[in-house]
Amino acid sequence: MRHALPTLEDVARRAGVSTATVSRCFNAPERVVANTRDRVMRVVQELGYTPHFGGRALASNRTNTVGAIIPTMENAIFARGVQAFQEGLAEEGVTLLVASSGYNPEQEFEQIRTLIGRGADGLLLIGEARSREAYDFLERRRIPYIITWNYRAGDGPSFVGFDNRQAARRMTEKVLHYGHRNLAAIAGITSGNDRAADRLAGVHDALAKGPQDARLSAVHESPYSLEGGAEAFAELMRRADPPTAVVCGNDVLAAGANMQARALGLHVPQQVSITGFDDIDLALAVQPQLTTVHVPHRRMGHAAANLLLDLCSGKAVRHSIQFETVIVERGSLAKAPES
Amino acid sequence: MRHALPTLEDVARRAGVSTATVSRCFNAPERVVANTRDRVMRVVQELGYTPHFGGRALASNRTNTVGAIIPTMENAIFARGVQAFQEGLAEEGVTLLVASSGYNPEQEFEQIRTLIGRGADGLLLIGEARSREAYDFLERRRIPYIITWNYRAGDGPSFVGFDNRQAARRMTEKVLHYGHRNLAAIAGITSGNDRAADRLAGVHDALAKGPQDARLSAVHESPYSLEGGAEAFAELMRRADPPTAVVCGNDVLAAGANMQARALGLHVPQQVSITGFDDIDLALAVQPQLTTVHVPHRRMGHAAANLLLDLCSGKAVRHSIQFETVIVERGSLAKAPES
DNA sequence: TTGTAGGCGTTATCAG
DNA sequence: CTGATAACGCCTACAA
Repeated sequence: MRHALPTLEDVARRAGVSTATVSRCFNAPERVVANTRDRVMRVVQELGYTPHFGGRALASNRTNTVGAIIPTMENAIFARGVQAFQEGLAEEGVTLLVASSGYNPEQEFEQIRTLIGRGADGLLLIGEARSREAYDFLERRRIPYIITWNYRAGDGPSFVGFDNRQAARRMTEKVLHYGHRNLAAIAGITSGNDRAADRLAGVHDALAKGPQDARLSAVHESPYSLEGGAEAFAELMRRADPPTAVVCGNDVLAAGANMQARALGLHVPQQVSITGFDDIDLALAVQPQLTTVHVPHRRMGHAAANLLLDLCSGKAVRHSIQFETVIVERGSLAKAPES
Repeated sequence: MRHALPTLEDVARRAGVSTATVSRCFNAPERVVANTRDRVMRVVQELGYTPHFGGRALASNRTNTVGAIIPTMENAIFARGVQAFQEGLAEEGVTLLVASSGYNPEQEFEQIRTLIGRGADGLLLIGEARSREAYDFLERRRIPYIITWNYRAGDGPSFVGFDNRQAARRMTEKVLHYGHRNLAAIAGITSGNDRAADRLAGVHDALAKGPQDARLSAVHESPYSLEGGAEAFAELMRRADPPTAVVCGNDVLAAGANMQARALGLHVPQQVSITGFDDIDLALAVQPQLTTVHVPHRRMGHAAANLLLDLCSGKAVRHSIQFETVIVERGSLAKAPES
């Protein structure tokens, strides 16, 4: 399939030096006199030579590559954080490989193997919900990895993230504070998704400790899509006792709910309040703009990059970093309508 | 840095077979008797063995990997197409590596080298704007590659895309058809971005052949962001002769413009019309929903996967595939206000 | 059906 | 400062 590419040896021969010297030109240029180096580099240009990654990985046993496995690229939930992560890596000359798991733990495990097989020096993983087997695999190979988009205290893996449960609890408390007593939730699919599960748990937490007459009258789980949010919202409002506030598992669901509200002729927030989570751009683009939980994606991604790199180089031992989230109030949440 | 991983040899020894047999278990399982294979696979599990990518690439000279270099992951413009591309590859057991270029041709070239160096069997590239050098590099190595998100007739590289210029022209014609005579455009940054440039050219095309009194009173180039669209729109409306319709280079810009319109107290489409391009989810989430150019991202991504795979395996020769776009009319474009 | 052995492109050690 | 050479882990004829 692949045609013959120039090799180190081709370059060496043509430049009249040994392969070792050519190799040095790439890996330790200061150890080659300028004269020789120039000659070699000229040949490299002529031939369009690029080092063969496989050979390199084999001989040096490192790749300067880390992998990230995100649930999906289909919406922008992870975009900003991953972008920042990549930028952080790039500062140290490390390449990022991105794979997606489709929210499927088995597929994620498959991707973990693939990435490791490809020589990733470390891994960025989203959330902590994966099989014991997957963790064992990682541990056995001593692959440095970081779990992000979530945080949990204790000495397990390295978390670089935030407390989804607490954030959702606070958001829900805020909703209660606005006087809502009949709430509903549109959660992400909680199975195999700890962030979604934690966020939903946070909603329950708030209600458990909230006013006696407050209740969560319905919970819908839906894939993270506009359409999913819209359908779930329609269902919710069809009920005998429609909620006055709908707490959504993320901004995409909230935007979908908001879209559906308009289609149903319902005014947000006058008739129904809607809240989101993540604070992605979408939250600003819709009308009313979403009251949501702001997550410091960029800082988180950057911190994850630094920690992972330090873990790989042994400059740091396993530890976690927690980020705080903050509720940003915009137009989609308001006082409960008089009943 | 990396601790000793189990090798083929470790597995072989422990299973009491030769390395060749273990290798076969992975690459041609049917050539190993079930009994032996089970024993080997058990050991593989025990040891958590994964084939070393470098060794494999070195020995077999292929990687079952293709790379894609997209301008950015920060917004969802490329998400759906790339996702479909990946799914198409996965059907054939091929892994996708994604890198991003930040809309910077030099960085893109860097990523091309990286991906090729890593043994990518083929490449998916967005648009055709890149240096002669980059093309030479690709050609010299005979790396199959496909250019997508754009289409151009003739026998250059393989295009799997659509005609941005024509689509933008049609959209602009539609705007003119609605009676608008003072248009403005918010384009993406056209430098180093042929799609953005083509779309803008299409707008000019329509005006050149449009009614005598129609004019493009202003053009703003802006990065593809909500904020960029918003700022450009504000600028445009500050002018002495604000346009009655703003043609945007994509949905993100249009959503930003729409957001700003609301902030300025301008009604869309009663006072200003806004059009988008791409038809991503965002176009549905905003109010009014965007009249935009629908691009068949999923079909395009899937077709790109198939063609690239065929190119890699030699089952196809270089050719192009053109997709049609269609204007989807929603609420953001309406008749020009009476003047 | 399974084993043996050579080679893939690079790096690293050790001499010169 | 440069060269020779032995790994690195795997695949694949070829042999048995």
